[in-house]
Amino acid sequence: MTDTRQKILDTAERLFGEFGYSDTSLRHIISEAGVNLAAIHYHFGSKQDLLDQVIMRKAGPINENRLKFLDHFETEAAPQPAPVEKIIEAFLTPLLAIEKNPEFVKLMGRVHAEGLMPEIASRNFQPMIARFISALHRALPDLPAKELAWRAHFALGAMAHAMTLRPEVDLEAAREAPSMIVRMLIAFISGGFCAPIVMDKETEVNP
Amino acid sequence: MTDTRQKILDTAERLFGEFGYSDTSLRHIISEAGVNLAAIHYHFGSKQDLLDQVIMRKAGPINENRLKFLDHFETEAAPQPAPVEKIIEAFLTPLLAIEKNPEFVKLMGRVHAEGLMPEIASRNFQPMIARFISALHRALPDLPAKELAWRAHFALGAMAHAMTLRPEVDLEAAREAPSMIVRMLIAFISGGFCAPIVMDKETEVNP
DNA sequence: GTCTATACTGAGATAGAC
DNA sequence: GTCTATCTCAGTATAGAC
Repeated sequence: MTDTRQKILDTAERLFGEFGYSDTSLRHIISEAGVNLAAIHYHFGSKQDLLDQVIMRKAGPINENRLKFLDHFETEAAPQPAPVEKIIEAFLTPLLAIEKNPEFVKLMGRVHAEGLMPEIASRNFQPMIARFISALHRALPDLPAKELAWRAHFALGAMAHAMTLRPEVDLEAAREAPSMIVRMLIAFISGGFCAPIVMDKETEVNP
Repeated sequence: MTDTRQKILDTAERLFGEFGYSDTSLRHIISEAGVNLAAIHYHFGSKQDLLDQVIMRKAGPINENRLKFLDHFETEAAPQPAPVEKIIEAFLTPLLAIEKNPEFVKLMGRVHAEGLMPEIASRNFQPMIARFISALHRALPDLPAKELAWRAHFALGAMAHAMTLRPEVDLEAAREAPSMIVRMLIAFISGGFCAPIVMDKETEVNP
């Protein structure tokens, strides 16, 4: 029976999102899911592995959508490369379309904020990330590959931080107009990618 | 005697930076500092409060330097407002001048990555942050205050993420040329702040 | 194969003697 | 101020019932 497994995954996703990873005990999860403590370790091995599987269950479809959007924008712009703003939009929209999955965005924000984005997830995301990097490389042919990599790193940080809605920045408005935040984030990150080049061209290494 | 207190602070700073907050037990700290477990709770109250004080001890001078740099750039540009790049540079350089305090940067990166930037620290940073926000407001008079606040939020995320050096982006080069990373980060964040405006002007609220 | 009951180790916190 | 002893709760491991 996979019913127990399912209940654990659903409850864990909800509680991890609500209270964060480290502030959610396994005993809390089992009490709400109505299962036994050892069942978690039987099905998932450890608390960390449970988190991995909670994330992976939802991340697959999101990453597929990201690539679909990217393909769409690239064919739309062909034979020109897709513009930077569209590439960023393709990356952000499938995750941050908050009306569809607010629970999961909250969870991902928490996971990022707690520095838990696990190696397993990181590995599974790698092919998708590589696709976006090469799209950006075509859109910004003069930007050295290394500086592009660093800017992608900065951009991920901005995105992760944006997902953890902080009270300083008008939480109420955020709830009213999530799409506004996404648009502002797209503008900010695109501006960052299009900034003047700092690094010497010579340092470049082709992918 | 404040010797015990001092030894605890020094050891905690080193171990928190090396292993992270949650992976550093109080028992590890006391064994290296040569003090008793209860001494930590006597002097600091809790593990979280210990972290707060470790951060606050070093953050004060850094924030003073930030304001000094900002003043310098503003008088230099007067009567024009200081340019965005200089404002960002004034904010980042005092912390990220890695040659001077690599231990503390590592700690701050860890703290950010673990989502622990405590409310106490956040409160103590508030006046300094407000100074920078108003400087940015003068440099970007057309940008609505709310969008400026969000962009500052995004920028902090990029900075925090940049402090957690990840292996994906050429760790070796990072160690050789930390100032290069700072310059790239300044360019990225400045580009983000100077991006086209998204939000309606009407939503603005004056500080 | 699936699940329950229970025990083990190590964490942060606290009370009270000195 | 400091130390010992102890408490509660966490994640984990295992033995054995169905």
